[in-house]
Amino acid sequence: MGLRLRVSFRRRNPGLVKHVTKAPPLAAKWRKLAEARCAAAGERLTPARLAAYAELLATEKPVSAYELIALLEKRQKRKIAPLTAYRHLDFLMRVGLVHRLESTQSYLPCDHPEHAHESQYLLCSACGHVDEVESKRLETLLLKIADQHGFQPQNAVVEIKGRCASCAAD
Amino acid sequence: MGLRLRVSFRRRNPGLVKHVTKAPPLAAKWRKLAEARCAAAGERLTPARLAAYAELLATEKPVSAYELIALLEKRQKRKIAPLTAYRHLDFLMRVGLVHRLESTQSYLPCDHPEHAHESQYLLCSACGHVDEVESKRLETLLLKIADQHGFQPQNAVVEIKGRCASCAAD
DNA sequence: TCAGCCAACGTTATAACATATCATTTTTGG
DNA sequence: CCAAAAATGATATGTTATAACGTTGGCTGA
Repeated sequence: MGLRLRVSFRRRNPGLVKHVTKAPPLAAKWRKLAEARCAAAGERLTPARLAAYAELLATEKPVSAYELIALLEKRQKRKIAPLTAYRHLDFLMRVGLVHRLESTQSYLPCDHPEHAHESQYLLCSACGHVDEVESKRLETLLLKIADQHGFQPQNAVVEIKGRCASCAAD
Repeated sequence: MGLRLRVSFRRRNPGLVKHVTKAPPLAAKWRKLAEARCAAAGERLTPARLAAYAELLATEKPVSAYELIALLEKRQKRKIAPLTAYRHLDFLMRVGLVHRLESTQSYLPCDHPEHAHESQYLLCSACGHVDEVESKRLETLLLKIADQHGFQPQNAVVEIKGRCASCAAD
C-alpha cells in the first residue's frame, strides 16, 4: 500500500473528469435523452460516456470501435485504450442509445431512441449511410417464422445492403 | 532465377495435391453438389477447397475461420495459414456452398444449395445449432421495405437469435 | 511439346476487432 | 470519514481478416 495522500474536496462539476476536457458539441436534445435513458436504466452518465456518445452523434456514418478511439484521441489529445472505448460502447448499447451493426462491426446512435425497440437497417454500400427503420409487420413475420420452427426468438439482426435513394439516382 | 529442374509428367489424379493427404469422409451427395456448383460457376474444385468444405460439413455447428484452420491442421498434420483458409471460405461462398453468419463471424455449409437463394437463420444461443430457413414472404417484405425508402437492395442479412426447439423444451 | 499465362497456393507480416487481468480513481451511501 | 461499488486506466493478449509477394500447377495454343 504505502503512503497515500488524499486531497478531499467537493467537486464543482460533479462527474467532470479531468481528462475529458473536450467533446463535440452536443445538442440539448441528445443530452436530455441520454440523461433520461440512464435514469430509466439506473445507469450513470459520466463525461467519458457522454463524450463517446457525442462523437458518434457528430459522425454521419457508423463508426468502428477503433475509429471512435481515434476520434476521442484527436479530440482529447491523449491515448485511449481499446477497452475504454468498448466499455463506453457497451454502456451506450445497454441503455439503448447506440446500436451495433453486425455485418460491418460498427456502431451508430439510435435514430428513434424514444422507446425500446428492434430495428432494421438499410446500409448503403456506396456512400456508407445507414438508415434505421422500424417495421412492425417485419417483426411480426420474424416472430411467426421463428414460431413455425418451434424457435423462441430473443432478438433479430436485419441488415439490408444496397444503394440508398440518392446514390441509386446517380 | 538460376537453375530450374522440371519434372514433367501426366498426373494420375489430376488435381490431387501432395499436401492434402487426408480429409473427412464426404458423402457422394455433397461431392457431386460441389462439382455441379463449380461447373456452373466456372470455378475449379481443388482438393484443398474440397477438404475445407468437407470439414465444414463434418461439423455440426458453424465454425470460425480459425476453427477451420485448426481442423485442417489436425487432419493434415501441417500448418495452414489464415489466408489459405480465408481463400477457401471465399471460394465456397462464391459458388454458394457456404454461408457466413455475420453476427457470429462464422461459416456454415448451405442447407439448400440446390438453387441460388437468400436465407435467414435461426441461431440457438444455448446449443449453438443454426437452422437455415427460406421465407419468400419475408424476402418480399424486405424488398417492400427497401422500396418504401427508395433503397435498392442487393442482399439482406437476417439472423434471429434465441433458443431452438429442443433447448427451449428444457 | 513446351512457352507463356493465370489461377491457386504458400509464406510472412500486419491490420482490424475484441477481451482478460489487475491496479487506481471516483462516486455513493452509511 | 470510511467502505463498498462503479468506472476508469494500463498493459497484455486473443481473435478475425487482409496485404504483399513469390512459387506451383495446370491449361492453352503455336
